[in-house]
Amino acid sequence: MPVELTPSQALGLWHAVSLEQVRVDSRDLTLRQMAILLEIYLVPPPHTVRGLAAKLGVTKPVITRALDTMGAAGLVDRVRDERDRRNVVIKRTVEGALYLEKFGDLIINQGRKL
Amino acid sequence: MPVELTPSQALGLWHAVSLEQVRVDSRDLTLRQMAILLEIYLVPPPHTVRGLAAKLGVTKPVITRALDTMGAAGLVDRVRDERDRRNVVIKRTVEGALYLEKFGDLIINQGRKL
DNA sequence: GGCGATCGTTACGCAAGCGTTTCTTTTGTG
DNA sequence: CACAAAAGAAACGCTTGCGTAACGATCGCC
Repeated sequence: MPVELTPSQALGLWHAVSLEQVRVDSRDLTLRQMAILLEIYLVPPPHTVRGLAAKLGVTKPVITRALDTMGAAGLVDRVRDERDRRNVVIKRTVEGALYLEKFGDLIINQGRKL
Repeated sequence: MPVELTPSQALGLWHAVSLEQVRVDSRDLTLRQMAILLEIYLVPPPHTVRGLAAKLGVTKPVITRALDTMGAAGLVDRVRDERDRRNVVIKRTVEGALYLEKFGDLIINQGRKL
């Protein structure tokens, strides 16, 4: 079920959502952090640092740092993989799910207003 | 003409666009910068530092800095207002318009894929 | 003409992100 | 058992953004 948008709608939607998010949330996640967060919550686990780095086309420290920041904010959690203790498995949190749920509502509402 | 999205479509669209943008563009504008850029290009001029600050709910130095950065990238331009020389009028550029046009295409294409 | 208000910028100290490189732990394999 | 490979984190120097506070230029108005 594709979503058909005109150029004006596409940018207008992004505009309205960005604007509202800036006004509402002082956290101001970077685009990279947002991409990581959405990847974790929308794609079936497990997620690893290495996997995310490959998926986004960035280096591993970028992922580590983003997880540090978002972990401190309670949006994600890290657990050592007991089957291969070199790996770290990234876990979702209730707070993170809530955050994205509200963000999704924001998108939906701004979309309706177009 | 509203855009009706399911929660899954809303977050899925944001996910796909963020991901692609991260992979394609090393510039990595912050959400604030993106909101400012879209405001300048989608809302009829004139735009001033003060006006943008009020619209986004941020302080003036935030706007000044964003304009510094995006100006250096050629995405916007600044011109002194000759009618009231205290004001600075923010101008669009060809490069900025092109940048947003490509970004809009990205949104449209990712929307179709949902 | 003086003077308070307004506009945008700059300065300051600080926090956070970056890329590269190095380190630590753990694995698998000869 | 030794040792190279792999995963993630930490260290390093640097750049960029932040909020607050101060600043210079310009205006409106009496």
